[in-house]
Amino acid sequence: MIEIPDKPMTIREAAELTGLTEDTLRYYERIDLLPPAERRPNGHRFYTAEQVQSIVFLMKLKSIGMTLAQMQQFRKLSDEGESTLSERKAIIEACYRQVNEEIEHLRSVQKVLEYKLGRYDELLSNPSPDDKGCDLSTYE
Amino acid sequence: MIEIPDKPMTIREAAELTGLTEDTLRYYERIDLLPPAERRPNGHRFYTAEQVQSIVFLMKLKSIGMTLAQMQQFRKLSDEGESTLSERKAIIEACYRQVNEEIEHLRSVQKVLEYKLGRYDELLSNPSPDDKGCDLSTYE
DNA sequence: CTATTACTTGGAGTAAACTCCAGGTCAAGG
DNA sequence: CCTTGACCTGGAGTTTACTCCAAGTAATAG
Repeated sequence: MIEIPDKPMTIREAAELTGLTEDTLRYYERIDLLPPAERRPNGHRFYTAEQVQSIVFLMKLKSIGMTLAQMQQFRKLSDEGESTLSERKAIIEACYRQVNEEIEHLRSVQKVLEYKLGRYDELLSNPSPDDKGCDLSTYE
Repeated sequence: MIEIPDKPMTIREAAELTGLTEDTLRYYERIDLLPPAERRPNGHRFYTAEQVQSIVFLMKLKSIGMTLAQMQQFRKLSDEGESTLSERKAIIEACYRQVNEEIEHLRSVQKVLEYKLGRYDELLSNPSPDDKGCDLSTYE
């Protein structure tokens, strides 16, 4: 877990905490994925701890395969407040199920990889003049 | 598991079996991800069961996050034969570990989603005039 | 003989998500 | 007063992975 200081942060600090670049933060604001950041008198953006946390959460959604457009949609629903609660809940539930499916998929591919590693070991311990059917064969 | 007929197939059949489009199969050949397909006397491509299986396997690698460039590299090593066996094994081992990490990551995000779903239920059963801090707050 | 269908090619266009840059502003340090 | 550094804007360019298209060929059906 990353410590998020409880004070207004510069875009540089927000970038470091979220793992994004400053350019990406500005880009996200431009495409309306993030709400317009507040500004200091000199025009520079600043970000509160809450805003940084909300970006961190959105990046978690991104990391499980949500597109920027979907995140945008979700964020807009949050902006609309309470009335969209059940809609947002449905979205997160769908995410949850999709992640389950993805985990199952990854495990199934891992089995194929295990089989392949076994084949490699066979071929390495008992070299054959022709290893066709090893690399590119499937498992099931 | 998909049945792959044991006979030369048209590009249309290969596309159906691999879940790719004909355009994508030709594209993969163009960028040298796939070796040049054999041709019938009229110039049409045909694919053997082995070739289709090898494409299916490459698509499994793709589905766990491998890029076309990485798959290309891997395929070229297979073409070089036995001498690259341990190199290919190392690649598949690295894939395996990365998939493990990805599964762990997905599970960690699932925990965040579970927490969020709990928050939604709280707010739905006990409505508050202000749901700030729900949608966009993080978990950890 | 013509139409249809299944392919072929090379090249251009698209979508998503950045990424980079030129030129400008502003506050602080020497 | 000048420079430096951090930020600003709008716009253009990049990468990845397709996706589509126009024009052409080849075998088959009517």
